[in-house]
Amino acid sequence: METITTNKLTYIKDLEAFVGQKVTLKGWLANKRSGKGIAFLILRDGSGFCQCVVTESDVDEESFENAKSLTLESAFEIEGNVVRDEKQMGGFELQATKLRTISIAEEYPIAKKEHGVDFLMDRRHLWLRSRKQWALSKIRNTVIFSIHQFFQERDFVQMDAPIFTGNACEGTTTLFETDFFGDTAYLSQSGQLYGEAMAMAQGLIYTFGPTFRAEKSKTRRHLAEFWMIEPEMAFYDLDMDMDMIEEFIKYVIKSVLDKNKDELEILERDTTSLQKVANTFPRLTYEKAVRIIKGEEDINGKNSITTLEEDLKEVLEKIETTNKDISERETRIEAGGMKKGEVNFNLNKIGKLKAEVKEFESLAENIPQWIESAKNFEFGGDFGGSDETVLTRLFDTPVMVYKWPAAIKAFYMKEDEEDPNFVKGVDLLAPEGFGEIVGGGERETSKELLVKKIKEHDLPMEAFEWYLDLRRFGSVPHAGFGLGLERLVGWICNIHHIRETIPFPRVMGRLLP
RNA sequence: UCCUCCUUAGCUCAGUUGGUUAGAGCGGCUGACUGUUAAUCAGUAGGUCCCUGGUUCGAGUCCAGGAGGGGGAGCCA
Repeated sequence: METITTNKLTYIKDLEAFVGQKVTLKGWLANKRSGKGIAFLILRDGSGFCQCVVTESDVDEESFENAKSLTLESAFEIEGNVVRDEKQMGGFELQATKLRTISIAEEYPIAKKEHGVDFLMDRRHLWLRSRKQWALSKIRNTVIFSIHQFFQERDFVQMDAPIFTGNACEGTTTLFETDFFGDTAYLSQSGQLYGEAMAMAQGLIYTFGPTFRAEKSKTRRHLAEFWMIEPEMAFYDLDMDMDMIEEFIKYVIKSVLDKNKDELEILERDTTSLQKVANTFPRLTYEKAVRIIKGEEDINGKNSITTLEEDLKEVLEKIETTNKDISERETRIEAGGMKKGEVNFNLNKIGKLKAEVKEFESLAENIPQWIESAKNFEFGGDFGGSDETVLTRLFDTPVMVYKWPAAIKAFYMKEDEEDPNFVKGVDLLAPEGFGEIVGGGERETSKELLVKKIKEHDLPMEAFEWYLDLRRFGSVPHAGFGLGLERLVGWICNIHHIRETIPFPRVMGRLLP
């Protein structure tokens, strides 16, 4: 097959520099519309999307035949002139002069239509090509890059914790078991303890690696395999740790706002809430947070319980108006006299509205339960998903909750000087119902206290001898935290299902693709 | 492990108190159309109603059991 000879490949993202010039693009057909003597091809090349116009009178016969025969996701190369067109996403269009087919795709399973999640997850390897998934991947990349940038600018050393570990280190969660030359090894649930060892060598370190949890969780915020970033800082206390968390989150969000305007637009992300991250994050003690959740204390003039009750009323109203809208459209279709296109439009709209009603209805069912659970929250317990929502609903920035009951936190958290029932841990809760994205705190420095807590938690002492060495040899105050990459990306992109934030999610029942 | 919802065409779904030959839109294919933005318009093909058993003159619809999936609880990033 004849190809277009070219010395240099141009990418869609760079088209601005080529306005008025002839370029060659290579990519895949994302969508096609055609009329007599004209075809509109939406080309995607990985760097972006671009409409290419192939007009019969402007190209050779073979090129036009090629354009007509392209199926969805066929690969081709196209030569043409770059023109500015404000109507296009990205602002440019290619007016083709030549088109050569690279490969013709079989019938593509992902249609220009809504699909169910299971169908899409079975075809995740193809779904990644779709516009939203493409935008998500670009933003995930920005997040990863700016995380490295943030720590590298501050002279942190990236060091890696092992993935195979010999003990179920924190003893709290279910881990994946695997055979390690005859010994039982577990897949790491956290690089935390190793991070501390590395911080005692380098001062400031961070790990960036995969983490595994074997809990049989089937919720939209859990993965069995996810990526975690865990900085650890020698000579840092809890306050310095919280300062670092806040500065870090602000930095990453700003990078995305600066670099990914188009991608956020594709995702229809309202960025005003992201911009509010520039404000100071409230820092609440666990005790105060509990009072707020239970509605015993107002915050910013808002009460948790009455706010939820208002939310419920609003949701019920939305259900009513949406249902009314649906029946009005149905009546108009039944009345007849409507053009077919208009009927289709209304049928599709009705489908969407019905899905919305279902969402609202499950909310309407959940909110009363949230209210009950918030009212009856028992001091000393951990926050459930709904409690986090109830609390963060009252703020428009992420919220830090610190000074947690010792009983519900890991053994290595530093005991509070004022009250040994509490530890100097901190959680960062993202707004808009995204929940906990960071967990961290100051670490216990006293060897004696650690020994006591390891016993209390019923953990095997011999597995922690090396860890206790860190207290035997030059113990210093230190702190750190763990950030869940996928949860952060989910919040930034306003994607409520975490499985879309990682290329190939591993959740219960999903090993392929 | 528990609670809850779902399974009908390639996809998204409708299918009334159980009743003849199971429907729509999208996608596919054929054709029309010179600027489309999920293009539009006409035509056309496409079904193991998740599986097993039961009730019934008759089951996509009712009952029992099973399988698969969604959402949530617990646990957490």
